[in-house]
Amino acid sequence: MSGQARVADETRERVLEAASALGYQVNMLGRGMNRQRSDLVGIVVRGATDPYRAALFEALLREIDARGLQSLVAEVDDEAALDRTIARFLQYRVSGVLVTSGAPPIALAEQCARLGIPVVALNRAVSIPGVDAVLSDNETGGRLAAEALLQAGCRHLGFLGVEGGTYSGLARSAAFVAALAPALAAGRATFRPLLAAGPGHEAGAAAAARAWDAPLDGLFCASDLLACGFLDGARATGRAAPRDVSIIGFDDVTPAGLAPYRLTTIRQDAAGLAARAAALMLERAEDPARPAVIDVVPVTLVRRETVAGLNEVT
Amino acid sequence: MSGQARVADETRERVLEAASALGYQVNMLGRGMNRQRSDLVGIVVRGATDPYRAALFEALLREIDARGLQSLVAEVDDEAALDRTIARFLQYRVSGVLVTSGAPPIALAEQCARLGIPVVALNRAVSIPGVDAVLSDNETGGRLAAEALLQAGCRHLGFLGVEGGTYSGLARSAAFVAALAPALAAGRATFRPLLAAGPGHEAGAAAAARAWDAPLDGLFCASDLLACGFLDGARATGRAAPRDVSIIGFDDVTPAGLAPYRLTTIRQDAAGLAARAAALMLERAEDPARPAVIDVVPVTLVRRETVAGLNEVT
DNA sequence: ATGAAAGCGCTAACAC
DNA sequence: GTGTTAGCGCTTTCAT
Repeated sequence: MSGQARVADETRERVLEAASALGYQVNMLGRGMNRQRSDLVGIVVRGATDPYRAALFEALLREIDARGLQSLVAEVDDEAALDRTIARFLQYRVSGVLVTSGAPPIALAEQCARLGIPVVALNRAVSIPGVDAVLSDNETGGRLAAEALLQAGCRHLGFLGVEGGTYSGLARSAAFVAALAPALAAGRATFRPLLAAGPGHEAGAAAAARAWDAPLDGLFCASDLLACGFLDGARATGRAAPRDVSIIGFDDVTPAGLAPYRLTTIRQDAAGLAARAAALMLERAEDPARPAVIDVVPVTLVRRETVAGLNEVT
Repeated sequence: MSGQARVADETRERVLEAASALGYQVNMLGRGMNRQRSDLVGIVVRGATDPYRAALFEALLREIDARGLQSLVAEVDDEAALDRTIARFLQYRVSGVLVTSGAPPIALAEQCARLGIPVVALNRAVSIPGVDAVLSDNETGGRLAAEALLQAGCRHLGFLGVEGGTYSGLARSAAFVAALAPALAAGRATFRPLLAAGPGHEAGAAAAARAWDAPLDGLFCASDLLACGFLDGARATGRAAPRDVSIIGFDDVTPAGLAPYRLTTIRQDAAGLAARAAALMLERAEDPARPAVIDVVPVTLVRRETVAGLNEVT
């Protein structure tokens, strides 16, 4: 059944025929047992309901499937659950683990590395030797947002992030401010950070309610969810985009493109991330001793109506 | 390791301690091999990006995990892929298969049944002996929608479904019309079906563009996605809900509750569906010969602004 | 080109 | 209460 046996073609054909006639299915448990590894890949997801996460998750499933592997998945709420989950994956002798949530606890990651099991983190900074990572180009994303807002004539810029801060949010914010630096230094612009209490629409809307105590005409948001929430919150105060404030989100999730929002945003390439993650996983499986790799996947600016004057191609 | 061995407590403790000190992890492949079954449950999903599907999917993951089982998942595009997928699941000797997409091909389902592997279909009509199903109460959903629209004073009703029709859509439509029957017979109302070219927002919006050639003041949609699309499409023609037309959706997905839509809808209980599905699966595992069960999970009317005059509790 | 045998890690059954 | 053994289904290796 392994496809590697040295038998006459005719014999092979006869046995395969018989097998299919009998409805025989290889027992992957037995194969895995014998080969000391399974074709199983563990995927750790968190908040799979969030539209961007769902898209990334789906891309991972497709990618795994396309490579003839089988996904083992676990949704995880907190770090403790992550521990249990990875341990469980280990019990199934997965040939790799893809983590889309939280930084993998160092101990577990090291254990995986020691066992020769590749771990790849998605959209997370990790500095664990032997753990690869693939992330969207937050730097370019932040810069594109800054350039677009400046080009649209905004002078009072803000960044809406989540209280406490996520890795991605911080990276985007830092890149945004860095790209703004010359304008700030020249006194051609101001910048202030805004904080939402959570990552969701509600929190974005709440932030919009109290955003007007100082001038604000250009806002870059850590995610589309926050941006759409802010937009709705702003509308509740009678404001509109881009009339009163230009807004740029991040992710390019489906709802952001729909009629009520038409949000200008930075698109993440979920399929690209997934493909790179799978590739890194397999490469490390071949060469476990290789130094850790951090792969950056390009992002693109999607021009829509929440920023004025962007329709000409730059 | 099985937890069933008859040993002195002290001995057990010592070996467990040693095991954890060594970082030992049971090999579930070996256990599965020996026990002739694994703790693996196969989940078949389709279109996991759709917000309702994503919610159901997440509920299933949680449910499986809560019961100490491990999810094996595959996203599936077409019926052929379903075939391959279920075959693959069989190879891993899953102890059950949960299908959220398409009717499981009879042949495969029968093969599972013969192998004693429970198959549960979610939100699908199945009439395969030995295959259980759990679905939302589309009948009550349709009736609640009809009652709400009539109570709101609508006289020219419509149902927006998807061309070709899905099982759920047809069931909802039929129940809606059935509940309308008395009013129709008495000449107090009219009804007409509307067809969207696809299941998504775009298709709903397109349907709204050509909905006004005949009177329409109350619309029940097969899904929230369609309803929101229709709403946006209607707005593009200068119409609004509930001013010009009352609208009720189905699913209660997150975006439907947000400011731009505030859609009155029928809420499906994803967690309830997942819990029942898991329960049915385990029950059948115990008694494979049991006749097929179809479990119906209650739905509730969520009153929001797209239907007027509903805020008093009925 | 084929057959035979060993062994992957585990657990249930049986002997002590 | 504990030690031993057989065997789950598979693949790889060695012998024919």
